[in-house]
Amino acid sequence: MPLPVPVRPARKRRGHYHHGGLREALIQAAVRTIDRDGVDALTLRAVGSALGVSRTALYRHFSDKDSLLSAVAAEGFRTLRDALVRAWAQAGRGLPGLRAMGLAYVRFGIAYPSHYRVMFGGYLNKAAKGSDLETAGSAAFRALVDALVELQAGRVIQADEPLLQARYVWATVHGVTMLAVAGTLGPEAAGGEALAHFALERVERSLSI
Amino acid sequence: MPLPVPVRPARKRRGHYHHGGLREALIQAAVRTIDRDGVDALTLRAVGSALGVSRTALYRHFSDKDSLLSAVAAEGFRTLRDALVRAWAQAGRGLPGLRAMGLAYVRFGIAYPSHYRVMFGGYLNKAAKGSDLETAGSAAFRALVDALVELQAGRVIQADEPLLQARYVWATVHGVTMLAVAGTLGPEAAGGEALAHFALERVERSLSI
DNA sequence: ACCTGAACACCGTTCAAGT
DNA sequence: ACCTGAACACCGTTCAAGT
Repeated sequence: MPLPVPVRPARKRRGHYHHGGLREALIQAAVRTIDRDGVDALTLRAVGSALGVSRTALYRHFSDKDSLLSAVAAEGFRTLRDALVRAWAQAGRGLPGLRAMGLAYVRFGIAYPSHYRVMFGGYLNKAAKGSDLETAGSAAFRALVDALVELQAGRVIQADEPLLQARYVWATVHGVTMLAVAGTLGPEAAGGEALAHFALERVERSLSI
Repeated sequence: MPLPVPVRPARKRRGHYHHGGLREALIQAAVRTIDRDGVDALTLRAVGSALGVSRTALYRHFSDKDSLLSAVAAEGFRTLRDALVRAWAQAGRGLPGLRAMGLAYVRFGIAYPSHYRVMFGGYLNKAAKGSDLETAGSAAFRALVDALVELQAGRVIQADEPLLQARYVWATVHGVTMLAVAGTLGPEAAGGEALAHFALERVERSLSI
């Protein structure tokens, strides 16, 4: 006995010509899979079928799997940058702004641990100058540099070499985030929050005039 | 025409019964492969054939590939701990000892980037309390805690909660190491060294009384 | 006990063929 | 241009069989 067929067939996998925006859709599908199941669970077959598309359709937009992951990383750096500049502005700049920025950074990593890991998984290593990934990563970093330069100009923090100073601050929040993400700080996000506050207080003290 | 057969056949892949120490040999072979070619290049077939052993021999000693990688991570934490305590002692303890410890940490990561990445690749996340990996990781961390407690007792640094203080210092050197390993600091190890010095100076200032 | 060889399910990637 | 389906080489893992 045949099952009753709805008059309007539910959205099914038709011939499906995914015209336009497939590239962006592939990245988003990959991000979703990674954030939910981890990087190891990301297969080109899965990301394709999530969009109702063949597993080789992707090769029209990416040269290989690493290229897709690089795009995922770049996407992450853009999201991170947005979070940083928003935190900086909302906290009214100044030292509170720096503190808010640091906290926003750690929270981003805790919220999207797998995504965060891809961002620092070594793709940046091989990213060419001017590539999408390199540009996005640099832009996120520059948000921090700009804030520090402004604080230096206002005589709020020491006038160290801005690049080195920014790297130091970045390394600290990055380290806090990695320890939180790696589960070294216990099961809950609370450990990450507490450590972030402690560390950011120390960073401020170490930079203060 | 048969090839001439040497009287004493050169050491060849015989039946090869790798009795005793295969477990340790497998870990060492994996470490070598990882440090030379990266984690992605590590296949059970390669690690087996590097020892003249079948690719499934490994399952006598490890439940799966992740289990082997956990052992690799544990091995790394033991090596790291040795480097830390040696640096601390050789620098004559005190603040110079703490500085030497931090530098030894960063240098370890730069020297064995792939190995280092495995150590913080998330296996610690799932490691059971009392497991080899958890024990080795805790021991390395305790080397730092012990040093800080000694400095606190000598009134050299602030009497913060030792665990939180240690996590803060760890996060900083870990962050410096990760940025160096990820290639974010430029091509050479010099960037890592310079940042390490800058950061360790700031950490000292932030903890000083 | 420890190891092997064949087999299985799965993966990234290539490529000729379709619209 | 964009997508498909079959094919290839490779992988982790299982398992019956060998010593």
